[in-house]
Amino acid sequence: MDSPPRAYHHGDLRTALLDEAAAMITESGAQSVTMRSLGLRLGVSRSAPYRHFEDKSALLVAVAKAGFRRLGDRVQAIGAGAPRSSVERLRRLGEEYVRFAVENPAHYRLMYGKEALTRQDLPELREAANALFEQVVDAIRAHQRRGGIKRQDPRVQAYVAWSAVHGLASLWIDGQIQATDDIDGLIRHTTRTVLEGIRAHPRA
Amino acid sequence: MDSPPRAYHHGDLRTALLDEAAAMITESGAQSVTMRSLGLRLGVSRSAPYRHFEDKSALLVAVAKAGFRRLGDRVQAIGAGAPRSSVERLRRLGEEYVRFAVENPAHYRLMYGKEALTRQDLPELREAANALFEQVVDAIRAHQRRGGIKRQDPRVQAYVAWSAVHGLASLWIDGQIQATDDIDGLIRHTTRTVLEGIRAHPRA
DNA sequence: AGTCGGTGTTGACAATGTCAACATTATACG
DNA sequence: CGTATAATGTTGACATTGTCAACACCGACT
Repeated sequence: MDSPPRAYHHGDLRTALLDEAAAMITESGAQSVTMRSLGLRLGVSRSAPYRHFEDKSALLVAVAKAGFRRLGDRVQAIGAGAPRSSVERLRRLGEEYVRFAVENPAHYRLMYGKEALTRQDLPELREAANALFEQVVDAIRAHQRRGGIKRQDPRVQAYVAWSAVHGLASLWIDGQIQATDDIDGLIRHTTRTVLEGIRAHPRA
Repeated sequence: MDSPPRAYHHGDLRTALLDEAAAMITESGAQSVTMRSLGLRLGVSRSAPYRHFEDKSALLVAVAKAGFRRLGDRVQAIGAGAPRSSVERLRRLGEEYVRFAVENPAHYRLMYGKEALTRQDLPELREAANALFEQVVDAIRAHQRRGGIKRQDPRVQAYVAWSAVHGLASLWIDGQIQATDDIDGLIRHTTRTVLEGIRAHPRA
């Protein structure tokens, strides 16, 4: 009876739609999500989703936002975990980030690739991504306080780190990295290299 | 009479299609490219493109490949230029790479994002991307020979470098990097950081 | 009981990718 | 030079899809 519209005819179509869409994305990519097939799989008709989402893009944006929330939680759990060293926490953050992408390729693609999104809800999505980014910035700041790296603009350092992990994730998802390679090793190597680069970098 | 089908009725519809599609992509994104509008803008009918490309995806793949060729040429020009130091060449390579993406966002997105591509021509695309990657590997090898960095697997180091520039380019294109930021400075900073990281990294 | 808004359904429409049948034109070949 | 043949382009048609409008149903509140 408040923000999340509860069950009426169906039970809770809104969340069912989000779940089913996410499942379909995982199974066969964002392209496979169609209003009609969604309805079919949920036992409702094709235009039922329009009672809960303005249009298809809005639905997908909601799914993507849920993805950001999941990833954000995973990242946050690292900070909240056992008080390891700040370097270790940064490493874990990067590794966890890429691992999420590798485990949920289609979902990750939707989050950043904006594959089927054509609305101006996009600011909303960018905001969700931004919240995630701020967690990276915070981790960098903490590391700075511990004296692990140069005290330059943490935001800039965070951009570099984010670029590296996001790039690695994207390349892997798109199959650009030879399948024979050891992705876990590459993930570790990448995060370490960036951390070394940030530590040693002499100029702002 | 050989691989590139010459002008018949139209003049050279095949290349005209590629050019026009690229223009439309630049103007308003890959989504705006439609068989019908393509025909309209070129004064032919909607299904004329089918005489030159198997389907829409094949056409877009061809456009993307042309993009890889352009970017590859730009990168190669750096290697062929004045014999600067190997570090400087690597820096330039990274900077040029991101600059291309920033200047041709929609085209770059098509090349890697596979936005509207649904075929198995994708191996062909991956190959084009791979050729580009090999140029990075070569530049890293050259730098290794000059003693600039540790002599570990150049391929792994190249992946790290590629991830960083590709990630930065993607984030920028997707508007994830605050517009107030100085992108050129960020590009330079990123490439330098990665180079430092590769140099200093102690473990394989 | 009756009203009303929330929810779901069906019918319809436009846009699009694509194929088949047909038309036209360039090129090869006698 | 004239015709056959393949390359190129056109039109008609169809299925899929997103979306809207008109209608139907159902639960809550008076």
